[in-house]
Amino acid sequence: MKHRSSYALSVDCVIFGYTESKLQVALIERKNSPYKGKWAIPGGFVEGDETVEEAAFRELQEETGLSDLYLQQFHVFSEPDRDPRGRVITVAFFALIDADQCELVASEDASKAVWWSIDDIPHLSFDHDTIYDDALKALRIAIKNQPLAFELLPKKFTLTQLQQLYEEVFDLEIDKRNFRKKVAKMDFIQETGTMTKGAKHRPAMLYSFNNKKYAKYSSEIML
Amino acid sequence: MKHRSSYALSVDCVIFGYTESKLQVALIERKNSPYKGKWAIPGGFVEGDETVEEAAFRELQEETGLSDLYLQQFHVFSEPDRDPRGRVITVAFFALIDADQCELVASEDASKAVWWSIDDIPHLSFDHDTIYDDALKALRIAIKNQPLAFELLPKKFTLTQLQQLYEEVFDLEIDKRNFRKKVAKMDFIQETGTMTKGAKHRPAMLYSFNNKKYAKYSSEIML
DNA sequence: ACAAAAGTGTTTGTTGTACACCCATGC
DNA sequence: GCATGGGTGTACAACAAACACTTTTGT
Repeated sequence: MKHRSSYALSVDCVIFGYTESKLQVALIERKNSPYKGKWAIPGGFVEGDETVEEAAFRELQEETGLSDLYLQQFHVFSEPDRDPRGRVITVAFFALIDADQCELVASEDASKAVWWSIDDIPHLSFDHDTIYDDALKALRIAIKNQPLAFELLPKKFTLTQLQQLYEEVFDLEIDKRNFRKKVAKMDFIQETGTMTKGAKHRPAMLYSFNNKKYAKYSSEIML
Repeated sequence: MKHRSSYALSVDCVIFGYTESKLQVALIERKNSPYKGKWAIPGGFVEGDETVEEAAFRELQEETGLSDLYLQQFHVFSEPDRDPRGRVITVAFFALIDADQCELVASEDASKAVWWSIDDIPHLSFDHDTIYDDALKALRIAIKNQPLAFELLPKKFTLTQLQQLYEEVFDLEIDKRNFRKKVAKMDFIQETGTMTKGAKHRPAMLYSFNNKKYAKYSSEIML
């Protein structure tokens, strides 16, 4: 290949988790300079022959211990001065997980890794404020076009959990009865027959998302 | 900076143009190997300190002569074997222009550059078949969420042109009266007072898109 | 018995869909 | 006068929005 510019490539992952009826984001506290001791989005460099998706999965496994999570790239950030160490182009991803099923682990370059409520995100290192804002916009668009809400919930969930997730992501209030009427028409969201136990109120029916029925349904409406 | 993998970075632009009531894509015939004489999406390498957006604009200006066009990145393709010359990571963009206002120019590495109807795209070089498919999907999602149709039309356009554009992009048929009823409610699409001339049928009112009114309107519905 | 969340229908307004004819122009 | 696309309204169905009370459980 001819003489040609080449670049360091990184991936940054905005990890959205859902727990206690709150949408949260995984942030790390940086162990090393630059921005030592400051908050940042977890990420790392692409290495060797891996794709950007493989690099992002690798980072996510280090961070969360999980291998089964939803990951979607949404933007490339390539401002020449975005990293004080030199020219680094980053591919930003967002990931979705049920935060209750994972413990965050501070990986190599982090002294802490914690869940942070989206109402209350601190100022972040590098251009990560922008990356986070764009991630939330991308999540909102994606969740309208694909059945991604279920990636944030346990496999069995109550309708109230599902409703509160939508309210949280889109920052609005939804009428319970109207919401349930709508869900009832979606036959890819189905009763499991089991119910919640031990709450200090009436037990709730647990539902699950049926991907096969959804695939059939969505291919029908597209044609 | 430590020893670390670095990569050649390119941009590929799926340029959508609209002319004669048809959505088209600009393709080049490659002048050099690999894929010499085959069709491909125009693109080029990112150089020096430019952002990927700047690189894409540079390529588009070489290709179309235009500087005022809409450009949006939509995906990074990073399979290690996607380019037989070596490891090249590419950031894919789609661009929107009124094809009647530009003449395609075959740039450096192309022997031809032509508009090609989207009904009839040939097999493309590299992984460009995939890039093109994803571009069309990204265009459909984007055009539902932003007022991008107007980027493909002349500044003054008839409602029939606007309607046919939607029909073309989404591959469906729309009822003329219902479409016009809907447009009438959008006060950011406004009559210009001038009409088409010289057609061998009744003249049509020309409309224009008012970005200021749209901004006001869209900020209201978001809140 | 009280607190806390689960569950359930009806009415009203808004939006979408289906559908057919006359009009202005060029040739 | 004929071919071509421009322009218009109404009736019905589907969907969205507003709204309050009873049920089941734990303490």
